[in-house]
Amino acid sequence: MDADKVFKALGDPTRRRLLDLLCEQNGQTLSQLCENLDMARQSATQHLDLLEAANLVSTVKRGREKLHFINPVPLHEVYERWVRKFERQRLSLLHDLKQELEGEDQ
Amino acid sequence: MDADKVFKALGDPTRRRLLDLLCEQNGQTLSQLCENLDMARQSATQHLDLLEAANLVSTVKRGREKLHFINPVPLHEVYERWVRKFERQRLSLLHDLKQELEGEDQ
DNA sequence: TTGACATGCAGGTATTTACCTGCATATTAT
DNA sequence: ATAATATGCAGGTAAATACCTGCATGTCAA
Repeated sequence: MDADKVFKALGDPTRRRLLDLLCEQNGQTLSQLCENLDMARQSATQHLDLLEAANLVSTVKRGREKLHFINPVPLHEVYERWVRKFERQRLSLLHDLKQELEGEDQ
Repeated sequence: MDADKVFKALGDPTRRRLLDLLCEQNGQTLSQLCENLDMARQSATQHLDLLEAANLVSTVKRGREKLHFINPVPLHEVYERWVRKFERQRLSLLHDLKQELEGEDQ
């Protein structure tokens, strides 16, 4: 997994919107996705290419259509390998705060 | 919380490295952080400004020094509000896969 | 088979971004 | 007081990015 590609892909609001759309209904065509976007089809294609490069989206051709499927695995891996570390810090900060408050009670 | 600023901030490897460094040792000065970066101090400042704008880092001035503290809360909020949704999808895909495999056994 | 439809491909442009250098200011230590 | 240290501020540049238009190709349906 290329974490950098995943983070870069998530860094753009249009691409996050695309993932949201696919989360609502998986397997949509390019045209379907474009209906919800307000930009040229070619621009949407470029965004989808980046999502595909980050392995966040997989595609299948069906006749003249291209179907897009979301792949949540890289998102999960990024969370496990990177975000979780800060989660621990967050909890320990909460713990420290609690200790401090308890200390003030006495 | 401005999710866009958070995602944008995380989209750059230097800024993720800065968060990593602060996770190892919180409250570092600008100079300390720069020792681990391999770019001009002024460039690091710009990255830290973005992290601060995204509320991922807070700073305190101590004399002529500027101390940087990590704030894991926005990261947690982004996870809760955005990533978790795809987590559910991931689990349901695993569930579907399991169903399918069990079906093939018969 | 021919017209409509879905997508691919090849540029072109304006904005954003990630760097840099040079100099100014503020604080500490000798 | 003065030198060293830590940071701030103001541009300037090259590359990346997010758009676009125009045209080509492939597929379906009447």
